[in-house]
Formats: sequence, C-alpha cells, structure tokens
Amino acid sequence: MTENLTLQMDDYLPLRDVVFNTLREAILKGELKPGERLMEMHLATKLGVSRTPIREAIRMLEHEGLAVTIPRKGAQVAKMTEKDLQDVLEVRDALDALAVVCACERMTDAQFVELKEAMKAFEDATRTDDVRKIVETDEAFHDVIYAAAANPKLENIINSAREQMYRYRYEYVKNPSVYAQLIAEHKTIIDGFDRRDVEFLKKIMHTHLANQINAVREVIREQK
Amino acid sequence: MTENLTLQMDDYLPLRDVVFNTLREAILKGELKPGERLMEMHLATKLGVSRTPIREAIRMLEHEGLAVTIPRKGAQVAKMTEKDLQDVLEVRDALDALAVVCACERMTDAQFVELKEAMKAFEDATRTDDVRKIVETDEAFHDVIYAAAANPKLENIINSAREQMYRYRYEYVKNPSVYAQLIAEHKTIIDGFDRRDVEFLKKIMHTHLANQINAVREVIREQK
DNA sequence: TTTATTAAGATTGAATACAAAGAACAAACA
DNA sequence: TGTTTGTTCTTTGTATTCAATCTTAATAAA
Repeated sequence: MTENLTLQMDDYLPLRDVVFNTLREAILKGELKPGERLMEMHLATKLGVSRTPIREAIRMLEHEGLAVTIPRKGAQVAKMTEKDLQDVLEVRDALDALAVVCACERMTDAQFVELKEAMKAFEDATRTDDVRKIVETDEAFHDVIYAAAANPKLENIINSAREQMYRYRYEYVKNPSVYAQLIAEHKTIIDGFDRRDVEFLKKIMHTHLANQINAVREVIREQK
Repeated sequence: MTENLTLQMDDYLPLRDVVFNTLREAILKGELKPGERLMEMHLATKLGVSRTPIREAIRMLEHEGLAVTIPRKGAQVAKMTEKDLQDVLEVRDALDALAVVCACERMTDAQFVELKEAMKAFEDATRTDDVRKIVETDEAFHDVIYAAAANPKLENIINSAREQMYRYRYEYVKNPSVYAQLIAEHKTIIDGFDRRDVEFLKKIMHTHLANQINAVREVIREQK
C-alpha cells in the first residue's frame, strides 16, 4: 500500500548546485557579462537563498574558470583576453585530436547512428531562427564524439575548455552565413568516422575549430 | 624614519585557501587516504577554524578531482580506479605532446639554462634519501618545460591531471632502482630541446610517462 | 537467530550574526 | 581647486545557530 511513497529523493540537489547551474547558465548565455561583479548579497536576494550556497557556488565557478575572485574585493565574471582564447584553442585542438583517435577506435554502431541523428538535428535547427537550438544541437553533435571516446576524464576537460569559449562562440553562431560550412564539416566528420580514417578526422576537427577562431576573436576585441 | 613600516599586507590569504592548500597537500602526500571521509566538524576543530572555510575548501578540492561528495552524506578523498588512471594518462600524454611542441618553439635561452639546472638538482636529490625532495625536483624539471610552453591554460590543465596521479606516483619514486632511468630520460629530453627536435621529444615524453604506468597501476591495485 | 522499527546521536545543509576590510563621499585644510 | 582625513556604508570573511537527514545501535517482532 505504501510502495508509491518512495518519493523523488533522487532529484534533490543542494542549493549550491542549483545556484552554480543558474549562474553558470547566466554567464554562458551572456546574461552576466565578463567583468560584471558577483555580489553575494545581491545574488542571494535575487535567487531567494542565503549567502552560504552562493559562496560555495562561486568557489565552483572559480575552478571552472568562469569567475575570478580577489580576496576581500569579491568575485567577478571572468574576462578572456585574446591570448587566453588562443591558449584554450591550442589545448582544445590537442584534446579534440585525442578524442577522435579514441572515438575512432571505440565508437559503437549505436553511437554512429546517434552521430548521424545529431547531424540531422543540427541541420534542422539551422533552418529555424532559434540560435539557442542551433548552438545546442551543434554541441550535442560533438558530445556524441566525446562520449564515444569513452574517456570521462577527457570529456570533463574538453567540456571545461569548451565552456570557456562558449560565451563568445554564441555570437559566432548567430551569423547564418556560416551554417552551410558547419553542416558540410559535420558531414565530412561523419564520413571520416564511416571510413575510420583517423588522420583525416584529426585534420577536419582542426579546421572545424580553426574556423571559429577569427570570429570569436572579433567578439573578444569588441568586449574591451 | 618610518619607511620600513611598510608591512606585509600582501601575504593575507583567506582561510578557505589556507585550508584548501593544507588538505590538498595532505591528500597528495597520502596523509589523507583515498576513500577517507572528510568530516567538516572534525577538520574544523583539527585546523582551528569554523566549518565555513572547510566547506568552501571542499568545493575547491571537488573541482580539482581530489574529493568526491555525495549530497547529505559528505565528502571523501577521491579514489582512483585503474580505468581512471588510464584515462588521465591518455589525456596527459596528449597534453605533454602539446607542451613539448610549444616549448620547443618558445623556450628562451634562460629557460633552457633553468632546465639544465633542474636536471642537476634532480640528479643531486636522487643521491639523498629524501623522497619528498626527489619528487619535488622531478616535478620542478617538468615545470620548467610546461612554463616554457607559455600557455597558462595548458599549464593549469596539465597540473590538474598531474595532481590526480601524484598520490600514486609518490610510491613509484620511492623505489631507488628507477632513478637511473629517470635521470637518463631527463638527459635525453634536454638533448632533444638542444636540437629542437620536436618529434624526438614527443616520443621521449611518451616513454617517460608510459614507464610510470605499470608502477602506478600496481599501487592502485593494492589500494582496493 | 534474523529482520523490522525506532529512537538517539552525528553530520550535513542553509540561514543568520558579527567582525573586519574596502569604497565612497563629505568636510577640512592647503 | 585639489588633496587629505575622517566618517559612513557596503561588502566580504568567518563563526555560530538551527533544521533536516543520515547512521547507529538498541529494542521489538517474526
């Protein structure tokens, strides 16, 4: 009689995590701008919690590279310089290469199907005006590859690197003239996996990433 | 008369950072063992602070991969499985390769001198019984290379990967029979930089890392 | 003996309180 | 006018408090 009392205890999340996710989203979407101060009391009242979970969330953002805090002066949304971007891209380039090598070896048939579906979803999204959806489906496409690499540590690190450029990348994707190229590149990537051609894939991934650099750089220049 | 009153206001560190460093050290040195619970009150009284900075430090350890917390149950020192180690090594291998490519391009003469000095310091350290000093000088040698890569983001990520194996690596270095090999490899690395031979360096770094795998794997097996 | 049940204690989650540092602004002085 | 000093207000750092949940150990029931 009481078996359905097993309530949803598993969807409990500490407030610090809720706050963390909220702030993270806000930063990535640009609602909180680079350089903007993160004042504890302000955020606390805005989110309807006390300062304690805010502070813990800020510590987490800090380690994610999304916030910077100066002792006794408080935290602010991390700014990225052009050099920072260059550095992150350099790293991500290397990690993307590793990811395709691993994924090429380890991708299951199911994952390959998933990849083709993700490709389709992205293509569909570009036909809408929903930039958010476009960005998400693009990310999802790459997520499949990273998951196929079957290396959670790698996935984490790539995600954190990705996250650091995300804010700027958003602007890049707003420009519809790049859709055709992105779609073409995704198709080529699928082709590469079909043939399990590692060297080819490494090259493509590199190009794919490099294409973003100038656009993102542009956005960064404007910021300052 | 009063010019030397300028006191050291710059060495202030929030307690959370002090606690973070303390716990981090303790974990890396093995004083806090994998799986050991990190109880807030216990740590707080032991370190003579309140729970607040402890909690913030734990959030930081968490994001460093050194602690894992389960909501409402508390944090514990992160355990590493063999698979985790494999994964981290795979990543580090790729990043090391990137680091030597960058360092090869960008290493200054001063840094090359530094590298040779670090080599010497390590060689000296192996002649003592001070395992701590041996580990430190070995790390310092690699630090010079990473610094020469002139990519702080890369440096950060490598450090965090490095940190995750550090605990296990400690055991490896305790065995004096590996010193000779390590010294030889360091010499070869210097040689590679002298000739700016990127491909050669990539290979050497890979070997250098691979040599540690089995030893560390052994230690991990014992743990469980 | 084994399995449920439950009460007590321990531990984490979150809010609040208080102290200390920093920022902003105004009054005093050159 | 411009600089300096003092005062007040804001904000962060840390400690403390209270509530919720988990663990445990003891007790009761099978």
